[in-house]
Amino acid sequence: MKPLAVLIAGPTASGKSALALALAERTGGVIINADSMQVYDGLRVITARPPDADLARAPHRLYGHVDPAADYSVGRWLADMTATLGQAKAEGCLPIVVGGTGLYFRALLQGLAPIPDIPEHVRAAVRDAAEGDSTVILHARLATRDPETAVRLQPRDRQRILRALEVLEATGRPLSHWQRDPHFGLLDAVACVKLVLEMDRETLNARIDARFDAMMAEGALAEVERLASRALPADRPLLKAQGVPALLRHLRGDLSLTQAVAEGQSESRRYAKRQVTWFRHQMDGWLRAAPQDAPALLQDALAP
RNA sequence: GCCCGGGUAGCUCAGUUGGUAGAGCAUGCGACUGAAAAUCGCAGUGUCGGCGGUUCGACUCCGUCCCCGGGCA
Repeated sequence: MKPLAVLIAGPTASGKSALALALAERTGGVIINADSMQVYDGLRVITARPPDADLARAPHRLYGHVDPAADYSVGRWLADMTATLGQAKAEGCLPIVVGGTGLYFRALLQGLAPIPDIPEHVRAAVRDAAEGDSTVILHARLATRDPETAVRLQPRDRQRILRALEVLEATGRPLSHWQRDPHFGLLDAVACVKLVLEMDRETLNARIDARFDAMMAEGALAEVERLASRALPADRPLLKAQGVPALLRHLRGDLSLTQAVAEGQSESRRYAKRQVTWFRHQMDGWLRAAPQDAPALLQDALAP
């Protein structure tokens, strides 16, 4: 039977986009982004968003459709995804979901706990209340109200602890309870062709370094400078994309360009490691292939 | 050639009167439910430049040689 969709994951710089593009051309499919940074407009080069030449060769969805000032999240992405998959189905196009954000793929296949959006005033209130308190204190506070979640969180993981406190505050119900509620993904995993691109670390690291150099040559610094001129709040996700913090420091004069590039490269290498860890342990049942073997593997999987 | 300063983890270095070593960074491993390119946890590794000597015991003291940096000739 015809697959519902093709899912392509892989660490940064592993060649996902090229593979997806070739497949889309061959099948008349639509490429859909599953990368948490490529959804943003503003830093096309340094987030490795496909260039216009690629966009002309196949339809692309959910790339650069979010303003960098906006609040985006897995939840928003899943909502965008619902519409996008519906549209692809209506058009009879094979959805080719490609990206490096493991959490997005998990949400796509397994769904998300049905937690309502946390109102902005609640988030602000929780943050204000936490201001000045050490993360360990916040963790202890969470432990008295939602012990189950507290046990699962590291006492210094401020981001997740604040999230748990927000959910509690906004809904009056512990995060752990919400997460136990039944929820379902958008796609049936067994009806999808799922592939993780793999290669040895040494090769991947070399590709990461080379790609960062190429990005610099394509004007990464200028686009970062342009974004910086918008003076966005420091907590905006796009400002934390690989290489951006280092280039911002260079623009402020705190770092030489050479150092900034080296730092961007090593940030990217560390990130790739985290991705590989996720793919290794959180993606059971996915096919694995080196980039050069992937096209043939996909061909087999699609034409049984 | 002489005089200083230095040679300790992959890198930069610390090492309190002698008891076989440590911090940051880098690296490796891992966690992951609305910021996820985020956030967080765990772990190393060393012929302490070589060779001798003193000592129960030397990264530490002595001798000597090698290497690097600076100065003087």
